[in-house]
Amino acid sequence: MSGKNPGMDMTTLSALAEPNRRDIVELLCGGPLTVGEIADRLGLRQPQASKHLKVLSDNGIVEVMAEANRRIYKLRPEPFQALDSWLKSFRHVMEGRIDNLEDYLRELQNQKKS
Amino acid sequence: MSGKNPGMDMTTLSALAEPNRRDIVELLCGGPLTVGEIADRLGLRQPQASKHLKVLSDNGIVEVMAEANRRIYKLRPEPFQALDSWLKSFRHVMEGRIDNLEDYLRELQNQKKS
DNA sequence: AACGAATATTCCTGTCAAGGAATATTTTAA
DNA sequence: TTAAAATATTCCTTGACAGGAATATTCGTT
Repeated sequence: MSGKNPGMDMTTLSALAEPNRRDIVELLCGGPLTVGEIADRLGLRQPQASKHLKVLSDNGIVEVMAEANRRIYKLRPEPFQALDSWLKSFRHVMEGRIDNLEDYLRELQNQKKS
Repeated sequence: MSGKNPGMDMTTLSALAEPNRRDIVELLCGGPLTVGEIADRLGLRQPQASKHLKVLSDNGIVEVMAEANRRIYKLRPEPFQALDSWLKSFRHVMEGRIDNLEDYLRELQNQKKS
């Protein structure tokens, strides 16, 4: 159980941790957009938009499609599926599992006596 | 649809973006642990373990319980539920939705003529 | 009260990432 | 071929953050 989620690239979290990138991702949720539109709607300068999109692209979160002058970016499903799969590891925690806290306390007591 | 996920504190992602903190979280998945054990099992120095745990605690990802000399940390379900809920916003993307790319291209064409 | 174990905190330093501004690149149109 | 639009890239500066080392704090034990 060393690599619990082989398909889950953990850098996905880092990429999504940046607020502007999260905004971009949520915006792209509504469908593919060009760099210019993304920058406009989010109040970003074009270079920063490009930079953030590059990070997202490097992480496989978005993909590009060249259309003449423009670059159309859109979301890729895989990272979100992987993230969802990773989250499932915590499902038993989320379900309010009765944790074995008392067992653990007993453990601590035993250690003390050794 | 301004605040898409009111319960979702987005700083959760930042907290989980750090590798050691992710390790801590996955370790705590197996049940509550003291600082010392966390540090031991992950090969961290105690101060760094404490610091990371503080970040996780500030973000509501873990909670502490004082037991004599030790502090027992354990996961809190809420952030994971919120994260899961946020991910659901992307479910249609994750399902490999047929995006309206052609519609968008048509839009771009129309703009060009105006 | 004093000591030791477990944990938290502080200070310092280096690294890295994000924004700003300018510029390079690519493509279309004239 | 030149100009203009759309996008990418570079350089620079600054702020945030993680680790290291030392120290403070808290609690039980004797």
